[in-house]
Amino acid sequence: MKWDEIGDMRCSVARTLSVIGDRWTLLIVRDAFLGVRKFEQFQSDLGLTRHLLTDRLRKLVEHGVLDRVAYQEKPTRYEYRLTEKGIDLYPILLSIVRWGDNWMADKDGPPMLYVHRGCGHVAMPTLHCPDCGEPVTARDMTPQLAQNSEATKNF
Amino acid sequence: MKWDEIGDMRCSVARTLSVIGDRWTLLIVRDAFLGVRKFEQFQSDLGLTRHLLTDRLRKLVEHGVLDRVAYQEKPTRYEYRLTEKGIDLYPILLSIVRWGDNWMADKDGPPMLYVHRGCGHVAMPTLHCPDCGEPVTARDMTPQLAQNSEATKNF
DNA sequence: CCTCCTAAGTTCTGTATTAGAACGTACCTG
DNA sequence: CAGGTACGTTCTAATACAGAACTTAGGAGG
Repeated sequence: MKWDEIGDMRCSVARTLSVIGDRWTLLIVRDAFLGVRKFEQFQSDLGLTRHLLTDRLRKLVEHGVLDRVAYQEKPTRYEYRLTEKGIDLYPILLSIVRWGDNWMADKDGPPMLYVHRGCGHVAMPTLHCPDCGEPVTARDMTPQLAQNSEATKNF
Repeated sequence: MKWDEIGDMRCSVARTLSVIGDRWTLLIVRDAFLGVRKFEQFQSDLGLTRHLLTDRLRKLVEHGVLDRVAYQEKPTRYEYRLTEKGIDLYPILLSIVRWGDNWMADKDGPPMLYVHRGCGHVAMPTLHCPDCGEPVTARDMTPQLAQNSEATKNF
């Protein structure tokens, strides 16, 4: 199976990965959340090739994760901003940060802390059941086929 | 910058992506959560080349995400099981599912539902602040440099 | 004891993707 | 008009991937 076919699988993991599942895309999105908007900023911060950055930004715009908006005329220059669809990637990014903090940190500990503006605490958000509010792990959840699914290769 | 150097960045996103950030790895992990353990099962389910599967499984074992355990002798055959480190990838996977369900679903809706065994509800877990219990989005969180960080390229 | 079968890889060949560096374009500043 | 800035595009060589065939070590049936 080729990579550009995985988005056709009936699986929300595969479909999401068809948008953000390559080497650089999530790092570009991370930078976008940190306020990076311009081509040169992405390029110098991430150190990926300009060709690849052009391609990845184009695909993110095509998928509706970023908006390409002109911020000046003569010459027309564009910057890239997260859309609502892009902003909704935050839980993925934060889950990735949490795992990296837990399992990949060096002796200096995590590089960034996160403050919940609502209550003022420094805390890393975790998954909770929206109904009962309890925190959940893999062992608390049972996947089950939706009505319209017949195969077992979904997620 | 080459791909195999991104794990050296002082950034939990980059470090996590150095483990799970390629095309196939998260799909392998997804299958592992659904109970797939054997080489042939992964291969026929995902349709990736055997060479690549060999390589990805080896890397996941090296990173401590999967365990390679013999399940029979003569001939010795191995299967792959999630470790605790691997099981802790669940929030990432579920956040990816949630985004895919929200933004990439077709007319039939999401392929899988998730039951919280604690309360019995069908519900997709979301990020909450562990201190106050409130659900959080990107707009509720402020990132801030940890004490030991000096650059602004972390996350 | 020969053939087919299973499971878990390994090898081979051609194609696709990526890295690194140079180049292009449209404008602005001194 | 030389140099600088922002946003790309083009080029070549190296690396990774897809698809298919082959290997190894045994088991089952005839």
